[in-house]
Amino acid sequence: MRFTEPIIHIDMDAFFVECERLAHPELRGRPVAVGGGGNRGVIAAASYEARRFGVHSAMPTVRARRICPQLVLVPSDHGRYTEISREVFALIEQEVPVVERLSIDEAFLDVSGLTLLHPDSRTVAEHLRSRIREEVGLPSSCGIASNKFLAKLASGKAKPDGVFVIDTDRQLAILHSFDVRAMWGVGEATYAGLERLGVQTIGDLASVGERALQRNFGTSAGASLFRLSMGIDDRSVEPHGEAKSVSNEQTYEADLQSDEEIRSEVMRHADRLSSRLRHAGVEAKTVVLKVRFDSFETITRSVTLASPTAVGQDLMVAAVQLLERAAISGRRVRLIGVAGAGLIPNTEAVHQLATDRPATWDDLAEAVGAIRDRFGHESVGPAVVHHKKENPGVDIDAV
DNA sequence: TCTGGGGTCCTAGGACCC
DNA sequence: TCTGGGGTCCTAGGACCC
Repeated sequence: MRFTEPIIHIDMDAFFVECERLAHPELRGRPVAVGGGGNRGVIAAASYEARRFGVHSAMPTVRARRICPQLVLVPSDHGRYTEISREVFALIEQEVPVVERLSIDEAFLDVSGLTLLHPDSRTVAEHLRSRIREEVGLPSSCGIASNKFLAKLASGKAKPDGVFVIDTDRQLAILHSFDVRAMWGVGEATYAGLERLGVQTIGDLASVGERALQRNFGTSAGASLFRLSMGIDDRSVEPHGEAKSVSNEQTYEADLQSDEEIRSEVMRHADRLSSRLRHAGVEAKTVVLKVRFDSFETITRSVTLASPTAVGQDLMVAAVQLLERAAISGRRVRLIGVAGAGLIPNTEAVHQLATDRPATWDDLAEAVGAIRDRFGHESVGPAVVHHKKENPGVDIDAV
């Protein structure tokens, strides 16, 4: 037996807002938004009460306040949301073996292995939703379909606090009725192009045809748009690997102008990057400097180092050299960012595993424990991934 | 309405090597 | 002296997502 719709997309409703309501129940029922204040802040999440006024994420806070004067604005507490997210995912992973995290508050689930435990995917989704509500205290929604693309589309329809199933035998008709802007991957630029072709619904998109889409959006993107418009998506649900980059950036309340100030901000960001890299147990091979000017023009300059590092001094030297290379003297700067990319596991942590070469599960558990003690929990993942490549024989996931 | 901060993925040109 | 094609890495920018 096999579920006809084995993919679930689960998405927390107004996640940041609901996290705040856990700690502050008096916020329930009111128009609430989490986001940055000041004159350059934007909304990160809006409650459904606030959305009724037109408030939505990415909207400048100044504007949100204007269209909704009674809006309660709460500053973002990302650390807290990350903790709650861990609780939610721990619960999901107790129930479902194949989970692909998409972000702090959503995931794809492949429930095709659960046919002996549940009659259908809807039952799995309802079970998860009620556990999350009862044990964590948060509302969530689920979209269910035959593939990832359709499941994600369905969860948008399910919100808030609901389930929406796209039945496989009617999926093309349902899909073709959706607005093309609901498609994952269709943003502002693509939509502008589609509008020129007279495309409003996904049905319109399909009728444009593959050739014309490829002419307008490139061979690869065009082909992909067409396949999705036909409901075809064969991507599997893949549990994620390690992060590929870490970045720190900041938009300033007022533009920076002096070379001195800009340089010192670049160094501060490089230093913060260093601490985040070390905490994650990784080193960066590439350092990226990002500068946004008052015109909103954004440039990046990057350099690949001779050897990867997480040392603050090294990162600062590299970032300041990039700043000099960018030659931005005299321009007004609204944002500065420093990122590390090409991440590899901390060599010390890896060295420990590689030299220990644990042959049994007990040895391995001991080595992992030692790394956790020395480098913190986050170091274990990268080190284990590396070790896996070196020692394919050991079933490390069982530890 | 002037547009955050954290990410991922794609493209395209050039360097370099075989 | 001129010239091929493929593969990989690096850099810069851009689209997109939450």
